[in-house]
Amino acid sequence: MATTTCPHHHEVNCGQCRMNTLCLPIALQIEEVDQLNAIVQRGRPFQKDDHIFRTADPFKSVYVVRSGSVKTYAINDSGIEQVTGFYFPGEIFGIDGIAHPHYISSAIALETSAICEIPFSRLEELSVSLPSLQRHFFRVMSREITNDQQLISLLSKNSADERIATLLLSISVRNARRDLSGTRFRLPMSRADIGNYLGLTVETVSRVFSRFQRQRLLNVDKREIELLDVPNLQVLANI
Amino acid sequence: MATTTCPHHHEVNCGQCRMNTLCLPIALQIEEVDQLNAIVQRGRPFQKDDHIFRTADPFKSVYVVRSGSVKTYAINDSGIEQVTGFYFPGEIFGIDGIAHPHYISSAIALETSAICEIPFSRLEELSVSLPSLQRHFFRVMSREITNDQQLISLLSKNSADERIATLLLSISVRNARRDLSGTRFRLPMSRADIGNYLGLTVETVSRVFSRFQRQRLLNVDKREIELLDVPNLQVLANI
DNA sequence: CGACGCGTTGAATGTTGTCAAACCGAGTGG
DNA sequence: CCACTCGGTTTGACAACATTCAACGCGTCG
Repeated sequence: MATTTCPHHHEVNCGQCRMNTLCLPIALQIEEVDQLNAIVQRGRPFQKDDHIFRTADPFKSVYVVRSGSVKTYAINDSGIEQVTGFYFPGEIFGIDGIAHPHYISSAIALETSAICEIPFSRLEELSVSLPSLQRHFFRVMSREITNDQQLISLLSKNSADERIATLLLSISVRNARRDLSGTRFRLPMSRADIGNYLGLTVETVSRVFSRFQRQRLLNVDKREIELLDVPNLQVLANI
Repeated sequence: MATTTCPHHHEVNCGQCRMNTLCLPIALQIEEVDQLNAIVQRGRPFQKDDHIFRTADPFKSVYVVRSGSVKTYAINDSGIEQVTGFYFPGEIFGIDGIAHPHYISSAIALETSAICEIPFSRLEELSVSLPSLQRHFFRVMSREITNDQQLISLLSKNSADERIATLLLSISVRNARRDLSGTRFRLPMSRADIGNYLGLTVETVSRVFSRFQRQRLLNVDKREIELLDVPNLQVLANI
């Protein structure tokens, strides 16, 4: 009965997906999970740099990362890219398109990734008969707002050091939630992506990493990170 | 039949409210407006510095500004206030609380203001029978996310000049939407609020205003603003 | 009147950005 | 196999923009 569990295998249903405690409302009954499962579309894995959707695409679905990682970004009025989020397994993205006929951001795989697609019109229909699902999606959207507001505060009030410490700890806890190491991990995104997301230049990001290493807060080797002094990183991140 | 229309009068129903094209979904039928109207609660106007809700309060309702203006703010992990938004007549606030048992931000009147309160549980019930209302609220939440992401981009990528030009133009168009002057208006918020919102110090905000005046982009007298050169302000704001 | 809140202005400081150069590892083609 | 390029990263020197600290102006209110 032990199925081979390739991390990017795309035929896993919601009931057996290891991520389901993250992306599904806890309250859902087994038959309700089946109903949701029936509308979820699972395609072939996306390769690094493949787009899941683009700004101009008609809004159709929201997405959940099952394996790998995704970055979303928007092009602002001056034509400059703004990275708006990094998404790891169990996390939902594409929600920001709901108010518009088209997606307002683009989503791109940072590495080979398996992605679940949830057609939004089907989800709306299903929500009517499953109040707990509707409530769950309100909460997911609301959480997205909360996250954005925390990022706003981070950008508005914190130094480069504090921003980077905060991001590293955020990735750390999100790893831990998936039963991975919270202290050793590989960053799927480039320095440029980090800088773009945090409102810093690549050079500043690089310098802060180097300084953190000199201060024995962490070890860094390209994208491999080992957090050495979480308590002091938390002080920096104001946690 | 001409009723006295005190701007803060609180017995106006949704059907006759001048703001309803802003806060209601266009598609709503007359009898549907009545249904919504029945659940909207209108209290006595809030005075300047009165709280509409506070961070610790249990989440119960979302709110719409009918007259006056409101500022929302959150206290971040380090105990510092972060202004998260300014709201003018027709605009909805309090949405960010949906994912949580309590509000995650606080809302305070910047001047004497009339506020409509929409109990969220009633709204959820009503949404089930009024699909267009449900859709509308998804869109409102989504728009909130969009706004936040634009602010993120502004904070992340733009200079003090650009941030302030953007805010002024935003207030300008929101005024124009309410058939008020888009070029002459009074700011309801302090320099400190503006700086807090835009990630700048009061001194910087003040200096930018002065410089804009020297450059004949606008006239400033305390909180009275007159935009003189909208095209060049738009260039600054990358519009 | 004096205290206070709010806004403005000046001078000095500092964090971050800009520009430039070099490094490193992974591919690629000769 | 080596030289080469290329993208991503690091580091240094310098400049710029925003902050900090300080003082002052102005209106309101006790």
